[in-house]
Amino acid sequence: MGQNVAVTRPLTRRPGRPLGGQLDVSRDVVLDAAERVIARDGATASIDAIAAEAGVTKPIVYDRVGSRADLATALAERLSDRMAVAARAALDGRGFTRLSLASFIEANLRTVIEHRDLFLYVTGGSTDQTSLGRLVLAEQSVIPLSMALKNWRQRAVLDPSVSDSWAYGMVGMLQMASLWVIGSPSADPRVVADQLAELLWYGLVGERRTD
Amino acid sequence: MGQNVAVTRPLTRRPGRPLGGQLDVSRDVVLDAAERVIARDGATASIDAIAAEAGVTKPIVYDRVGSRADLATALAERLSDRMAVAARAALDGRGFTRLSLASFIEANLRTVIEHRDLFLYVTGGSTDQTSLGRLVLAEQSVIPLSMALKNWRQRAVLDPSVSDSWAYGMVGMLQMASLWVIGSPSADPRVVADQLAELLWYGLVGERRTD
DNA sequence: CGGGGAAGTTACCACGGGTAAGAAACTGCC
DNA sequence: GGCAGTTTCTTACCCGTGGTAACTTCCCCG
Repeated sequence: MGQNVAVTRPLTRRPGRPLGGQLDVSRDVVLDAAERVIARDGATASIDAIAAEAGVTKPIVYDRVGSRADLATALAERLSDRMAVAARAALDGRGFTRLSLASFIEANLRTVIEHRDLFLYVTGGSTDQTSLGRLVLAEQSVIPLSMALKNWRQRAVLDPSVSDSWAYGMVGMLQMASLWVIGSPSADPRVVADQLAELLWYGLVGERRTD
Repeated sequence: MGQNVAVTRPLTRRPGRPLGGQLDVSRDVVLDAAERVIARDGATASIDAIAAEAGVTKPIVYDRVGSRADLATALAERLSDRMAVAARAALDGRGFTRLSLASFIEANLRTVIEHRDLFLYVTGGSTDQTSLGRLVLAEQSVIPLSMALKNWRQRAVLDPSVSDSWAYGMVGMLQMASLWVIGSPSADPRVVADQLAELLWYGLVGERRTD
């Protein structure tokens, strides 16, 4: 086959639908490829590079995952899921103590360190006032955290109206601490986590003083 | 002058150095223009737009302020200066109390609200692993805050080694809270500030328990 | 057997950051 | 006074990136 083709374009690959039936590239395959590219090339990974890594062309990526912001959102979901898993493993049923708070924070820091560039990709960028990019990852953590806080404070007969502020605040604290730890290898996640726990603990449990 | 010019290009403006002597456009003029454009068009302001607003061309901007990252740094300095001024005005000599902490936080929130898009411009974007963009604004606040914390903890005979973690953490908390407040007009800065102060205060002043 | 829709690919557009090359005006020197 | 060299701008461009339109091929169903 082929010697009757007198063409400018070689046989390598002709446009249109490929011969081997439907392309079997699901959304998750693209997201996996995105993670690989980001881990390899850093947070500046382009959609083209991701498409190439997934073995597809750009419009496929747009069909499967949507715009770049949607991609970031999807990856943020994955990352925040991993953070939640790590945090649960660190807590592991123990009650809410100062130590378990430190473990929680440390698990978060270590997860971010492990997925350094993914974190930077997800939290960085966009400057897009409609989406307010950095809230993407944040809200995935904020919402459950806020609910947990609210439930717990209600049971402890403490004012639950603080839950939103505190959740946003704590997530921001964690994100900035992560960014710092990522950038300065001298910072030990265990120590940092313990220090942040020290800062938060007494306020969290509602220690009161007359001032 | 001009009728001997038989040219394709009209007289409007010829390339090269303009006739009116040296262009008097300092770095600060460009930065002012940048702020105006950002306030008018939002955080997606382009260098071209800034140049146009300043009445110059793009290379002038690059000559006066450097790359886009440098521009963001310069604007971050301005913003953090304003935050410092507002914070000082809010504190105004009173000692370090729970109430003054809340005032400090509220002043920060209000400054960010006032310079909403400038804040978004400065904190948003880049994804550039070399500069770690969001640390630009952060470190301008972190460094003095860390020093203040360290001095104060030393005088109070408390462990001063926490100052870096705490400074980064608190700045992150403030930034995320700002982002949240910016995006949801229902949140009252005064209330949010008070709640965050509540969260931080007891840890800051070194409440101790045996756990 | 043929037409329509599904599923891809190519090629393109717009735009933003950043820079190279060229043009006018000043400067100093002989 | 003329003329090279320098300064200081402008024009015009390059390149990468997000995003999309148009076209091509294949499959299925009547």
